[in-house]
Order: sequence, then C-alpha cells, then structure tokens
Amino acid sequence: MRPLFHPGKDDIRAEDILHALADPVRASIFTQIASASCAQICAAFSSVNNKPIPKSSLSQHFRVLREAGLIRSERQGVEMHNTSRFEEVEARFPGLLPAILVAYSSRKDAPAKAARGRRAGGR
Amino acid sequence: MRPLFHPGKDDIRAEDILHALADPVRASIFTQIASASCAQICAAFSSVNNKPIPKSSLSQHFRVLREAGLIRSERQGVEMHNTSRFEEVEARFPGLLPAILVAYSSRKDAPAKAARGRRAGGR
DNA sequence: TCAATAGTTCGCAATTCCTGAACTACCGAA
DNA sequence: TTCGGTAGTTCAGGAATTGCGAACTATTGA
Repeated sequence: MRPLFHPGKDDIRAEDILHALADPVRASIFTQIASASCAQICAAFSSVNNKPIPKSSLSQHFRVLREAGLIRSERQGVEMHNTSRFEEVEARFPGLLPAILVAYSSRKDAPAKAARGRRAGGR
Repeated sequence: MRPLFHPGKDDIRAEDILHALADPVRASIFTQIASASCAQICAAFSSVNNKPIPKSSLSQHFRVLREAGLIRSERQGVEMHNTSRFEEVEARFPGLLPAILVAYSSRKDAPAKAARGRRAGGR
C-alpha cells in the first residue's frame, strides 16, 4: 500500500480545495470529520441518506480531501483516523473554508430536484 | 440556438459555484468579467498565457459560469455581453465569492509545477 | 495461524471535459 | 435581398475523470 500523500501547508491550492468541496458528499464528509473514521462516516451516510456509499467510493473521496490538504489521515490500529486541517487551510486562505461551509449549511433548496429541468434537452 | 439558461437567484447552488470556480481558467474569466465579451477574454488569454483557448472551449466555460449563476450573458448585436452576478451570489452566499477570489489572487505558488510529484504513479 | 475488520487499489463502465468542425445569429455593404 | 464577415453555439469524437464491485493489504485478537 503506497504511503498516503499529504500536501505541505504551502502547497495547498485553491483550485484543489474548491474541487474537493464542489462535491456535496465530500463537503458533507468534511463537515462531519471531527475525528471520525471512514466506517463511521460510511454508517452515517447509510442511515441519513438511505443511499449507502460503497467503501471504495468513500475511500476515493477521502483521498481527494486528503490530497487537497483538507484532512490528515493516519492509521490508528486497524482503522484510519481522519482529522481536519482546517487551521492550516485557514492560515493559507483566510475565510475560504468558513464561507464555503456557511454556503452549504444555508442550502434550503429543495433536495435534489433531479437537475431541476435545467440544461433543457441538454447533451 | 437554444435560449441561454440562467438560474434564478434562489436556485443558485453552492456546489455549482464551487465547481465553476474550481477551474482556474474559469476563475480567471470571472475576475476579468467587468463586462467583457467572449472575444476580448479570448484575446486576453492568447496574449497573457501564450496558450490560446479555443473558442468552443471558451463558450463552454461561459456556459458553466452562466448556469452556475455567476454571470449573465446577453446578446448585444453581433457579440455577447457578459456581466457578473456578483451581488446576487453575494446576497445568497455572503462572503463566498470574496473568499474564493482572495484565495486565487493570493496564489504565489510556483506556476504549474507539473503535478508536483503528487499522486506518485497515481491512477 | 486463522478469521475478522478497515480501508486501499484495480479494472472497467459511465460520465464529464476538451476541442476542431460545422452551424446559427447578427450586421453592414452592395 | 443577397453576400461576407464576425461572434458565438452546438455537435461529435476522443481524452480524462469518476463511480463502484471485486480483489487485495494491513492490523488486531483469538
């Protein structure tokens, strides 16, 4: 198993942060990470949404978050310990994460209205 | 030609904003839009970077920005008039756009270090 | 050593993205 | 009205990315 890559604090890039958090699933994972394991997140998704996310997909999501510099993953015994790198990201891009998290938390939009008819007839 | 889709102010979604601005090219377009036409943006990219962006790609970028609710595009004679919807987005997601724009403008990262060795051997 | 648990990696299908070519829309001149 | 030029959109295909089941790796406890 290859060692997990974590970008250095100064290598964190705005586009990686935005890309990582542009996926609502990953944004949700990130907000739930107060030191949660992958399995706990997985269980949470299974119960809240009734759509259980496959663990391979979840692993990929964690990788994207990790390589964007948003979380740090360390093995602790048999499971993985994920911690937020909020402070580091905040130091590099002040105000960015709070603004994004607020934007997501304020979504009162109807839940996933199936593309809401946009891109009508779209490719 | 299909009429251009613009989401209503309250239909703007955080994930669309983040996805649209996760692309440095689009972020750059957005910051340059003080009422610029597609052709002007295109010319700007040709001169600044020496990599001219094909107009079809540019058109797609504009579409993503438009459908995310970030810009408004209106035909004015033979060319397209793009204006920022900054205030509307700001009203819906306070602080989001300023934080993102600041994050991009503060990038002092070495220009495109060719993936910086990350994802070593990565898929 | 074996079984169980947690997560990663592989491989392929599905989706999305990029871009040259063709097309549409508008304008001005003949 | 027709032609020619300019500006931008749409189409089609290949490239790149993503999603996910299956196989694999790592660690612990019996």
